[in-house]
Amino acid sequence: MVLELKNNYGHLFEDALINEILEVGTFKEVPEGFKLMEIGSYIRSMPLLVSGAIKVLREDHNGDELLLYYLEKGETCSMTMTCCMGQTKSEIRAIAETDTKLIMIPVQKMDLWSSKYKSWRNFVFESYHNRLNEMLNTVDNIAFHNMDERLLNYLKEKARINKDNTIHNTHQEIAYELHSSRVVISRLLKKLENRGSIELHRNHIKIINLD
DNA sequence: ACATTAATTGTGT
DNA sequence: ACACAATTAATGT
Repeated sequence: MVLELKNNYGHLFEDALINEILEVGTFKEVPEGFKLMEIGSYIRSMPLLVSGAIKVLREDHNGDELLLYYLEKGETCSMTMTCCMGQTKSEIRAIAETDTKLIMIPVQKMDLWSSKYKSWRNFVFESYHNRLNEMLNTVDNIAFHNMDERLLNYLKEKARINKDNTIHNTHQEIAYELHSSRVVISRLLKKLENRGSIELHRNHIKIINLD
């Protein structure tokens, strides 16, 4: 855990803070698909991503999902922070996109560290900033782009996050995350295949060239 | 190796 | 959006 922490956060945090994290943080490893946070639940600790990726989803009143953004290594969930400070419930759901390693920090430390360590304040601030930008991107996507462009972006992003040019998902799953229907996704994927951008197989999609 | 079944994907209305 | 056909993967014998 020491190495993991230093490699990913060493340049961000001063040594004293690193040591404190090591004292109170617990190391956690979760498999792909693990639900880290559920809508409506309270959160008692905040995660620092060490490796892997986490997807953050919103859900509407019908239980339909929408992918908001991905969290990568070196990042944290800003929802957790808002939520912990205000003692409110989570507005989002977080699921491990790949096998993921994290360090969990008890929330009580957050206040303390914010005043004690400049690097922590910066980190929290930066993190908000990044999440907000990611969100703006997805909002743009939804508001101004058609489904085919959204799908394209989704595939690109997914390939990047997973460092894998093969997407291991069914059309149905993709449809859920983009808040669309399976049939629509299938048809759009088919178009992309005909254009030579991808190869369709059962349970996975191979990316040839998305540009 | 083959047959059966279940799940995913394709297509027309 | 729905219904159904076709295809593929998984499983048991």
